[in-house]
Amino acid sequence: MNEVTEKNLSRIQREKRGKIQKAALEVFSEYGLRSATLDKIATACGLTKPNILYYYSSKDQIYFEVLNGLLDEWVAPLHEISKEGEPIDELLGYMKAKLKMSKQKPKESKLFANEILHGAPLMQNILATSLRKTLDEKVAVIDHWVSEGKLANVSGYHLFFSIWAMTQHYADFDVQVKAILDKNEDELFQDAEEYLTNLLLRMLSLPSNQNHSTEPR
Amino acid sequence: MNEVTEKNLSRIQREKRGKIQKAALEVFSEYGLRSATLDKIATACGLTKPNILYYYSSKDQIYFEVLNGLLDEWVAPLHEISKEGEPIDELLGYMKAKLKMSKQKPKESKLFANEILHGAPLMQNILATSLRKTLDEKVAVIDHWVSEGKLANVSGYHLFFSIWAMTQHYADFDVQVKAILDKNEDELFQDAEEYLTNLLLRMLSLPSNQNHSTEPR
DNA sequence: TAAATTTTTGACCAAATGGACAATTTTTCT
DNA sequence: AGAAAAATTGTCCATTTGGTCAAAAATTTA
Repeated sequence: MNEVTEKNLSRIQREKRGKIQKAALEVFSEYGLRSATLDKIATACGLTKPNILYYYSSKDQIYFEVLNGLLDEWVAPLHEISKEGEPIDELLGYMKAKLKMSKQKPKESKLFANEILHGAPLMQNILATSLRKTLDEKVAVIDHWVSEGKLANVSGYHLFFSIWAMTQHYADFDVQVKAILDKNEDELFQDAEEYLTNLLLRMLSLPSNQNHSTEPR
Repeated sequence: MNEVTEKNLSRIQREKRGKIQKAALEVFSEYGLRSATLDKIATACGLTKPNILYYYSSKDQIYFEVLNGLLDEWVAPLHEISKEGEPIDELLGYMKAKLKMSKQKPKESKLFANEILHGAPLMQNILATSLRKTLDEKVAVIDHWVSEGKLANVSGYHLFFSIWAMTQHYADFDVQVKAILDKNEDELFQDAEEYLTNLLLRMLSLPSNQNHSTEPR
């Protein structure tokens, strides 16, 4: 019975914390840390303000938990890049994974964008250690590919910057994109993927070498 | 003497309003509209809070003025793209102008980024009319170049999105960039320009046509 | 079922903040 | 110089908001 009790309690806790985090993501991504209010989060998840503070000790802590809870998921696609794979396919796959996240998780994207835009007070440390380390490794892989003649000579760091920038643009600045293009979201992301695929192919292919495994146009 | 009087009064007004706007840009770009306080702006420009409200009727109005005051300057490089110029040079020039703005006006870049990131409540209208119209025209120019065989076949809209994204990335997400790269700003932007020049050259050049007027590597 | 524990909430508080305003100081005009 | 206009400021206020707390309600345990 102890198990069941614990389970029930845990379930309630997990349910409520989950609700709160989900609502917090909505509110924080729309307003940013400071402009978001506990009342907005409370309304969004159907709990009262003191009840939220029963589960989390402060607004800042909720923000921190949400951000941290998403971090691993956010960096995950980077780990998928395999030294053993075909270089251009690996990098195209990475771009597509990031673009997919922009389409399916725009709130998360905006949350991170806002955090970094304002100096990343909670993440600077992680950026300079964990992310940097991972990226260094992947850039080393790219350098290796370049030295092996499997990839055009590009700066790995700037390549990643540009992939991040271009894919996240469709989520973070969606208002601007949609103010300019009338397409629906499916069309938009379809076009973006085509465009970015073409861009990377041209950027990464060796001048005299077009043996990459993508469908012809 | 009336002229002189008017001039003096105007000068004071202009000086103070200038000071306020400059300070407001700093504070708003760092904190965003909501998190910025009049006290912070007051401290930043050495005036008292009521004195600021003597020149501007509200915090929102200061924000609006700053944003609007920068708009024309921000879109200006787009107008420089000339139908008569050499296509690739024109577009490389545009990229370089935008990158230069990221280097020299990161605060302005962040201000716009933050505004758009949060739904562009004050600019949506302008985006959907003025900016859209200008961009439509420039995309028409690109389409024209493409149809004339002077440029590789690319989507003009997505080309502009990617130029915006990649150049502004170095300003808006500078914290992240600097957490990953140790280079000083001059080096960083020098490398970025090289990388982006190469990217655009590969992206825009026709397969069998490399007669663009850039120095060889 | 009754005690113990957990969860929920209404009422409240203190700090922060945008803004008002009358009084004072400074500048301009005649 | 003296009046008029413009600029500046100290003081004050109302609202918002993060957070507290004790009491009540619900749930679990024995």
